[in-house]
Amino acid sequence: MRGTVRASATVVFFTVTAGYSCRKVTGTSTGHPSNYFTPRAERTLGVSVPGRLQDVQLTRESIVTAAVAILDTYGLADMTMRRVATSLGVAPGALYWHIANKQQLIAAIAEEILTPVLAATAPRTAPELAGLLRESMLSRRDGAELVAAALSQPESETREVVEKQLAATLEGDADLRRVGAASLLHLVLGATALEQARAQHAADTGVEKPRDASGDFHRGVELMLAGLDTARA
Amino acid sequence: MRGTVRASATVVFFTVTAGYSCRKVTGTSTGHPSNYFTPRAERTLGVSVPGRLQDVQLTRESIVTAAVAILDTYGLADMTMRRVATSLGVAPGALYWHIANKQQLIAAIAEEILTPVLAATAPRTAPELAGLLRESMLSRRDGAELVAAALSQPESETREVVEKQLAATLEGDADLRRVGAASLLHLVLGATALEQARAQHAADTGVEKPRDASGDFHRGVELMLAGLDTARA
DNA sequence: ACCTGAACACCGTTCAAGT
DNA sequence: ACCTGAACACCGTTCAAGT
Repeated sequence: MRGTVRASATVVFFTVTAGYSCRKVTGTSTGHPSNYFTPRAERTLGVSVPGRLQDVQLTRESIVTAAVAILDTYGLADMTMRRVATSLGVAPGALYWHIANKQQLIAAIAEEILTPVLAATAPRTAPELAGLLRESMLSRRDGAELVAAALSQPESETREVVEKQLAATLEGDADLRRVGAASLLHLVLGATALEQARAQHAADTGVEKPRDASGDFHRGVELMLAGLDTARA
Repeated sequence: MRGTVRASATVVFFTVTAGYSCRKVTGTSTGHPSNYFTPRAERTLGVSVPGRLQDVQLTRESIVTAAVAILDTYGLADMTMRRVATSLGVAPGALYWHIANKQQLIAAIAEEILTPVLAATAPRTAPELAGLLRESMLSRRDGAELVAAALSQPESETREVVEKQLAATLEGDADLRRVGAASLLHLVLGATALEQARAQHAADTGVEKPRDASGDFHRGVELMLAGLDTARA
């Protein structure tokens, strides 16, 4: 079979309805009706399935990239280890050679989402940093929920870095900056999570009036900052 | 079979290890080794299984009560529809006669958790109300995560009530009170969720230094309130 | 009206065995 | 070293059929 079979891909369309329930509609493009390849055969033969990486060595990085693609396309509920594996053309168990578990994958994705914030070029004022945090999360489907889940993991390195960045934008003694940074992070996480849930619900149902969340967000941040100012005086 | 069989319960112990993996160790208490009753038979016969409600009509209320019990004992990850059904001695499908889906169950539990806050006797100052919100969530295992998930549902009535209560404790014009209440809620939700995750991780691993989260929490709330004060001036 | 039985379409994770 | 196949122990939800 090796090297002789030539491509005739079976394309699978996913139609996500709501939450967990999702129906699969399988359609065969052309030719031989049932033409199966094992994941490994697909990769080594280079059978072209859209959105599937070929021939590349499975790495932690490629897993994260594939997971982010699924996140954006289908949402967090459908970002399953099995789906990620399928999109990479490997068996589910293969992922576990590169990452310990799903929690770790979520942590890695959160880091990916927050790279603009974690970069050296991140802004140096609190409102700008808070805004960038929010925008990074909003830039991906269910980004706020995912980042909140990741930073809730008590050993989250990313949370520590973000809090340190926030603290660096503040004035006052170390203790006040620490409490201020934590409070700002909590505010940003909570506000953005609720905002994104509302926005996605509005996009799904159609009939909603999406009040300007950006304005309210920045006003909330400014209130916190004003409080910090009075605490310093 | 009805009314003639007499009790000899098969007790099932659940040993939760971590996250999803949980092993069941089944032990027969006495007598006939394999003595099965259908859930309905167990209820009508009154076979005594610890923690299982007997003979009571299945209602939305009894479902919520059972779910809260499982939440406290095993945590949110193990609070499954199937587990709730089993604890009530009914088939999983029976729950769906009384509640539409799991999201609605979570919303109902959040309401239950927040009753002290939603009651008429709820405190009338912002710091007290924020403190009560936090304590209500901390009073149940994974309470903050569950309430955050419930209040993130865009149609959450409970969130509206809570925001209204918070707004009523504030001074200034309606718009400022609205933004202030939302910001306070976001802060409380974010802060308590991270605090509880840390606390439970510390309880699980043992070797952790749990800094005084209560103090930091109230300082964060006070910062927000101070900002609100300056915005009014 | 209320519930069971059984199914449908999935999950995360593990691990002996292959290459 | 890296991956497959197959299993283990589950999920949420639906729905014809029973009482």
